[in-house]
Amino acid sequence: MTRGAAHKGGGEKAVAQICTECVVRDQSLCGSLTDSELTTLNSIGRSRRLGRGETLVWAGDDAVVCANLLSGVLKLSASTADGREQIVGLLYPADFVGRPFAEEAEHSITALTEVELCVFPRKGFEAALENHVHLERLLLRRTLAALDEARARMLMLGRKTAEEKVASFLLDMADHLARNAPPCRTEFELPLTRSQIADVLGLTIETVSRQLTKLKRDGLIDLPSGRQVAIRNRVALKLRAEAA
Amino acid sequence: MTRGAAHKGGGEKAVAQICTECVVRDQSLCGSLTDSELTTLNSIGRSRRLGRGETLVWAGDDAVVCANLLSGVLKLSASTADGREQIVGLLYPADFVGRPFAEEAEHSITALTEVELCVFPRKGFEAALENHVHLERLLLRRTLAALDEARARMLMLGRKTAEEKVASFLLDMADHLARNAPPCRTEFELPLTRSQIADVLGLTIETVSRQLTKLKRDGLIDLPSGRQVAIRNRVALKLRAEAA
DNA sequence: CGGTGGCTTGACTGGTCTCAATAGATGTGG
DNA sequence: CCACATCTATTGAGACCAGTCAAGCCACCG
Repeated sequence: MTRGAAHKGGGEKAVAQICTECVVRDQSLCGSLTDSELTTLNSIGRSRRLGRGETLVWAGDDAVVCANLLSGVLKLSASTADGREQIVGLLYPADFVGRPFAEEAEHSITALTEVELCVFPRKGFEAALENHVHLERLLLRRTLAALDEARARMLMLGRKTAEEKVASFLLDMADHLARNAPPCRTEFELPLTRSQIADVLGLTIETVSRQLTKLKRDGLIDLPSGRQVAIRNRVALKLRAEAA
Repeated sequence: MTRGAAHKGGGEKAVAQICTECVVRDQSLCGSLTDSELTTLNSIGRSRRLGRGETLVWAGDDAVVCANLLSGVLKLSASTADGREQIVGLLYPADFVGRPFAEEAEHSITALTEVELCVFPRKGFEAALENHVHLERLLLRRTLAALDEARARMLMLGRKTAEEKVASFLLDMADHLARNAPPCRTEFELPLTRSQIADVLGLTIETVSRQLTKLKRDGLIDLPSGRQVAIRNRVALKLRAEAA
């Protein structure tokens, strides 16, 4: 590595030619870039790690960075003035992180697990967008998809019952985690605490807990230990998730 | 008008050079296009009207069109399998309508008032996006903004009480309608029925009605007649809307 | 007129929240 | 190893907010 060597305390290091060994390169924004485009990003990107619970951006702060998520799970959250929190999005490996063209961050971005990121200064990333049509095009596709997802979540928040919310949450989570795990895993470890699940679903921690034990009592899932979940009857679980 | 003349029953007509007299040209996507870009859109755009209650696109249908909204208000809605509905977005004049790059529509698009649109075939619009970087750039900005708004609405749906929901809805509505009306109007006509307001807020029609009469009883608003609303005490109303 | 659709209001139900106690899990230090 | 603190999760009892069901009002219209 020619310009390698970590030079900031916070676990940053030059990405350099590292893209070639990037785990999520094919699925991430970078996936279909030309060499010249990749070089641009390459030169401004830095790898960074966050521990569970660490926050990359606080809502209201200057939005300084964008990033690609390499591994781990991030939450995007908003809060009311009196402290009620709502998780407005979950980000998984290969997802794009951040909000180009906004001076101020609307949401906090926090690590739910150990996380690896490929971070770009926002201004630099915006410049790359301007200069590389292809990159902009890909980001537009992703943003449109994220918008669809956000709206699907609005239907869930506004119209689903607690049981439906918890059931669909489990199915969602299984899908996302299965993507990077051995195929067809129906057993996985939740990256969220009960309280965070509650913040995703617009419920309280107690209601989440009760719905989970109910699903377990009914034999649809198993809860071997705190964070472990095993889906026993996917079809029935889908039925309880209702909705489209 | 050289190629003017309506030629489809459904209220469509050639847009032709009409852009020059477009009411929302400055605020819409078209606002900062070059002449050449405008000409491209111009040649594929057609003006179209919808009556209150008419639906432009049904969820699940092929997504055939995109459009700019010239006047009126549209709702974007999603439904559960058993018919519960959630309005996931409201569109106002100058807003962009539709979902490029998706074969199938995720949401229904329905007119809440009389509506005028400048409609483009989706494929043609996508081609214009590919050929005109500038247009793509503007759409990206708008989509990012729409995503922020969707997420703000998630906080509302998941964490606000009925009173907070109704209060913030009224403030939102006042802002949007004031934009195109005489300055500082605190009195306006709701483009939505109670039942539609309920669908926006994730409530029932009865709860919306009760919250409205409560706000009236407390002197924060007035309800001269069904759809008319007058904000009497904006500050107090903002307090009830809580949240950030 | 009676019918229809939108809106309000009341009485009641019930799902979710609140408050509180208990049980596990994890880690620290003696 | 155990005692202890801390954090997370479960469970129960009761309260309350919002939903459900039902009746009635009003404006509009054939």
